[in-house]
Amino acid sequence: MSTEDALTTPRPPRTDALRNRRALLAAAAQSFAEHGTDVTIAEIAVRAGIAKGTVFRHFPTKEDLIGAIMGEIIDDLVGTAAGLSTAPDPAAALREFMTHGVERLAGNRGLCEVVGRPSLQQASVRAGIDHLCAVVEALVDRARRAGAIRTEITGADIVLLLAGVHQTAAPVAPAEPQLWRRYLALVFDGIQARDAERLPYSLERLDFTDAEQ
Amino acid sequence: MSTEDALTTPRPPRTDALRNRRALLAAAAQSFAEHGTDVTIAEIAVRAGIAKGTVFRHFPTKEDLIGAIMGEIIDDLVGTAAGLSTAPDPAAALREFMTHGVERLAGNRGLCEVVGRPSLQQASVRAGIDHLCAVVEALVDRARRAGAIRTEITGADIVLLLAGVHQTAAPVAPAEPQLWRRYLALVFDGIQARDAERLPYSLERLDFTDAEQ
DNA sequence: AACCAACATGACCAACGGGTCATCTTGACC
DNA sequence: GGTCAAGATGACCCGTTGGTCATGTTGGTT
Repeated sequence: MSTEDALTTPRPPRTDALRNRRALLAAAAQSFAEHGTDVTIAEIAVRAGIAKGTVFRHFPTKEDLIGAIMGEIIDDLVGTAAGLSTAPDPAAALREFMTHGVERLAGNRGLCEVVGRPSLQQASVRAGIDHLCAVVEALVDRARRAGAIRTEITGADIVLLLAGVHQTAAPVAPAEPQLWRRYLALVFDGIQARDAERLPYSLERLDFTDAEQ
Repeated sequence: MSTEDALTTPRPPRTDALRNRRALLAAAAQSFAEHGTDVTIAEIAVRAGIAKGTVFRHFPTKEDLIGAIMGEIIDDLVGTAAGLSTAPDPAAALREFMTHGVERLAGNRGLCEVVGRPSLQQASVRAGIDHLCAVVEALVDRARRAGAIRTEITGADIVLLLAGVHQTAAPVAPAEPQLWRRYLALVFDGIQARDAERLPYSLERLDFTDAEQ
């Protein structure tokens, strides 16, 4: 290895470090999904079979760990939306995306908490959501052009409604785990409503600026 | 005062105790509304101008304090619903109730947290919500009979949608404080949808049983 | 005005949880 | 198999917070 290389490309991580990192990510993802972002770092470490200190070696703060995991999940959603953007039936595609999205939210407490938080400081999550809005905007645009949905609906609306539909049913989710489908159907009827009057207010871009404190 | 009385009716609270209690309730209500239920007891005590220990004299645990305040707010909502149950236009009455309800949620962070929590252990809140569902059921029934809304909507649906509509817009509330009106309009269009197919699943009674742990 | 139960007070406690660091271990390269 | 930097470890630190309690204070009653 030349001196040049030593300066430019840092030595690749050791195999045990890589194994630990993977175990950590898997454990954290599962923990956040099941119990939300309030799970203890200590708990995650136990689940991953590593020590607490090792967690902080891989991610300087808990926020960073949350950001890494949630960012990836959101990117996944972006992929789903992108895949549906060329489907034959635009309205069905939009609905399928929403179904997929709410399903995802319903199975991941941590994701809801992160998305629902007014001020999310994690850059990866912020960027992911921006990206998501853009891709969904394309989905919406096709459906709108096909005359399948009211014209004033935006991508940002859809993204917000994803979390909204899930949270509507969330309080009774333990007893009625599928109830969100009911409210998704209701909302989708609202989205399609053709003879209704124009919706008040509007939302072009998601702005998570937090005013408090 | 006879021995009889001393045994049956306990001496009424002292005037300073009553004053402190009122100050405490006012401070707690404001604090919970502004910052959610995570505010410190110490903070509330300062705001009320009393010592921390005094808070625990009036309410044995923080949960009890939260329950007392949220219970009252929910009872207020019940009153509003009851008052609207004889209004001339049933559909308008239902919509007005929902507007009022979401408005209330939007102005009270703590209320959202309590209502949105799957397992709420506070008896006063549980009872209040049950009561609310019943009264709203009457509102819904009138609208249904007037042919103004789809037949499968229940009171429990409306109560869940109250929180749901608010939470949909909550992430951007600092930037767009009125956006919930947009989603309320959307949802209400869905509720009215006459030519749509029947909604999947259903909800007769709210069951907050928590399955976890 | 004297008495006392009700009440107020704030120092104190214990549990918790994110984050640190001195010390030990180990994988990679020679 | 020897060397060493990258990595792992867990005891420890510290701020936070719900809750307690011994002690001091006060409103009502006689």
